[in-house]
Order: sequence, then structure tokens, then C-alpha cells
Amino acid sequence: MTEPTDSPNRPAIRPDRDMAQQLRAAGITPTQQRVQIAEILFARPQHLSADQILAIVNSRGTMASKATIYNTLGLFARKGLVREVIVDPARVFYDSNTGAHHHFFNIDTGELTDIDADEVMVTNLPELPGNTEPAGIDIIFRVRSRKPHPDR
Amino acid sequence: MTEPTDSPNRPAIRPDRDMAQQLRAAGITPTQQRVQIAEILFARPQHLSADQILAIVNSRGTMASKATIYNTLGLFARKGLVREVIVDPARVFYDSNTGAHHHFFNIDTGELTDIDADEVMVTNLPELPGNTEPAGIDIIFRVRSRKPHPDR
DNA sequence: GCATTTTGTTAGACTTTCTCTAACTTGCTG
DNA sequence: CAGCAAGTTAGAGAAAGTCTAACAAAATGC
Repeated sequence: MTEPTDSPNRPAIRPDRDMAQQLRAAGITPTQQRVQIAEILFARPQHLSADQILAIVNSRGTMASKATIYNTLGLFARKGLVREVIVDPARVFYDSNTGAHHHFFNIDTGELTDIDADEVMVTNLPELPGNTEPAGIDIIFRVRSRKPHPDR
Repeated sequence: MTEPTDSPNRPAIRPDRDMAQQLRAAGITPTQQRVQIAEILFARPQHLSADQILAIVNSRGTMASKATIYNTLGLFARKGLVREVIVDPARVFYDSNTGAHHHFFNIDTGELTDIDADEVMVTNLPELPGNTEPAGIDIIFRVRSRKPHPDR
């Protein structure tokens, strides 16, 4: 469960509704690029990196620069439409599922899998450090493929 | 609680004992550089980045290259002497406390604070994906300093 | 102990991911 | 439709970490 930085509990974006309208409802001016990126992200629940999104946009013959991808993903994350999942330095995934859930991360293959929040219970929320407010929890269960790699 | 990739439950490294000997006991050949880095890391429980360790080593007038810092930290992590904590892309911390605990990460200040494992209960460990074995859990409670920043 | 082989270290080039900048475009707003 | 704010762009730049090839140190065998 991660509370977004902005706008508490917005309904999830749906692929089958007018995207421009949904963006507007989320307080985001729907430019061509943003709609395009949103359509990719929300086509189904998935984890995509900025790089992958850029590649998909380009493969469609449409246009969006690297900077726009990053700006847009950052904006979406601030607005709570997607969730940043950090599993590996130098690789942030944007999770189109902002519902309560956690992740398995396979450190060998780089695969990221959802865990439904119901399957994990975190109790006893600790006291926050002075003068801070919650911004989210990330629980990542790191796993590795069997037969671990050698160890030098 | 993170199980190390190697060697299940090794006693924590202590700053007040012979470091070379302790490294050897952990299955690590104690070179000059490794001892130096270990002494910095285990002086007290703390979170240091590779960069910080490099800076400390250099400030002491001793020598260790960037590559050695990374090699050594990777080795220590594989051997379970330290724990990698990923809170921010492009910033991995090495935690000299490998005991059961989690973290607060202040996304505004970059501060990392320990949470004792007793304060958080995770129950219902989910079923692992096929043919994988556990490599550790990271629970990071992201917090932000009060009065959130503006939003473009 | 000396030679051999293995392991570790080094500087610096390289890679990857992300950010910044300055110019340009788009599109509200009155 | 003029003016202005917001968005996009290409490409340079920054930051963190990896790789490589040469050299150094250490373990191993005899």
C-alpha cells in the first residue's frame, strides 16, 4: 500500500474509457504525448521502465522524447496514477497498478511479480520519525532462481 | 529480515576485534583494502554509500580504487556481512547492520533510519514464484518532511 | 623458499539511466 | 488573434556503477 504523493484516493485509470478525460479528471492536461503514454501504461496492469515505454512509443511511429517520457512518468507518479517501484539501482519500474500490493523481485532474471496485499500482513506500524508524514510503503521480497550462481 | 545470499547466520562483525581474522572467518581473504573498508563500515552501525566509503578511504590517505570499493561491497553483501538497501535509484546504501530490521527513508532529505524488526510484523509470507528461493525482504517506509513540496 | 597459478587491485574508459538546458511549439485566455 | 504559460524537443551533461587489460600480491605445490 503506497499513498501517492498527491490526491489521496483517485479511481484507477481504465483502458476502456476516454483517456484524455480521465487525465483531466486527475488534474493533468491531456497532451498528445501524455495520452499516448497513458494508453501504453494502462492497457493492462503491468510494470514498465521508462526505457520500455520510450521503445513502445517509438515503435508505434509516434513521437515522444526521452525527456517527455521522464517528465510524464514523474507527473503521473506525483499525481498517484502510477507507482514507482525501485528494485534495482539504475532501474525504476512504473507500476500501473496503484492498488495495495507488494512485489517479488527475481534478482537473477529481473522479473517483477505482484503480491496481493491480502497475502501479506504488516502490523504494528512503527512510529514515524519526527515531523514527517507517510509517503508509502514498499515491501519487496527478493528471490533468486534455484541453483545460486558461483561466488568467486 | 534479509537472508544473505551466502552463509546463513554469521555473527555480526565487531569493530573491537581483529578485522583480518573476522574476515577470514567469513570466508574472505583479508587484503589490506578489504580490512580498511571493513573497519570503516563496521566502526558502528550505519548506512554508507559506495561513494562515501571511497571518500573516507581517500581522506585517510590510504588507497583503494573505485572498482575495489564496489568489488568489496559486493563481496561483503554476498557473504552477508552487509546488506544492500535500495531506496532510490542511483543510490544504494550498504547497511552494516544485518540484523532483522527495516527502514524509514525520507524522500525529501535522503535520510535513512532503522526500524527494529520487532516493531513491524509481517505475517502470511506469500508463496514464492515457481522454482525460486528467498533472498531477502526489504520493507521501506517512505516518509516526507511535513509541508509537501509544490507540484509544478 | 622459489616458481607457478590464482586472486586481487588499479586507472580510466565505458555504459546506463536519468536530468538539465535552451530553443521551439502548442494551445489556453482574454 | 496576440500574448503568455505550459509542454516538448534534441542533445549535452551528470551520477552511479561496470568492465578491461595490465600489474601486484598471495596462496599453492613442490
